[in-house]
Amino acid sequence: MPRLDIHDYALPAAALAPRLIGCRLVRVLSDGDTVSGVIVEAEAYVGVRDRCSHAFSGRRTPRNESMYARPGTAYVYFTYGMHFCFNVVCAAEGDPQAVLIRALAPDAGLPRMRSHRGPAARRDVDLCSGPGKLTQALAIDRELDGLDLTADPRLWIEPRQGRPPRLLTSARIGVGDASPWCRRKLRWFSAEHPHVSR
DNA sequence: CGGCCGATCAGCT
DNA sequence: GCTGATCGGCCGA
Repeated sequence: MPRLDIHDYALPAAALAPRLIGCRLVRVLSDGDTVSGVIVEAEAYVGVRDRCSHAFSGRRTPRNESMYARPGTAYVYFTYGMHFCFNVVCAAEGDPQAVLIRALAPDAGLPRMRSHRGPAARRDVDLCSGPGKLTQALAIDRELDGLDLTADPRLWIEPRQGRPPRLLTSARIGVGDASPWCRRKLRWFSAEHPHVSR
């Protein structure tokens, strides 16, 4: 199965996010085992004007440096003292846009995901139904920050197979509501799989 | 250098 | 629905 390449990623975040729904995120673990899931929810962080983005107003630090890298770079950050979140960097190098992957429908390596997630994930639907849950299930942490999704053997995204899924949109989750930016509909999710927000 | 807070989650009410 | 866990990053003094 091919993987998405740099041309696929060289789109504005608000164009890429809906296209990623239905694609498959594949992770090869350090012992060679594979875990994967189909992307069912994603959010766009659309650049330096986006008040909700880590790169708002051109902010650039060691933490978010990957946002300024080539399209197809992974941006993984640590938050709330205990969780990692995985983003796909897009648009153009130097233009810090990214898509946050928020949920997956698990499709391979479910027992392994369960062992990573622990007893909290009782049902399969709970394994990857949130940005912090899916990084835990797929063992994605800061060590993978900055990797090249178009070439790295540990992590990549495969194109959608079959018809485009029916999509719904909403405001982004967890960004507060202080500015109009926070209310923009920059979250997309599969209508068949609306299982992330509580 | 101190203090605040976060692109979250789980467990309890 | 509410809240505690838990800690790195960031900003202001």
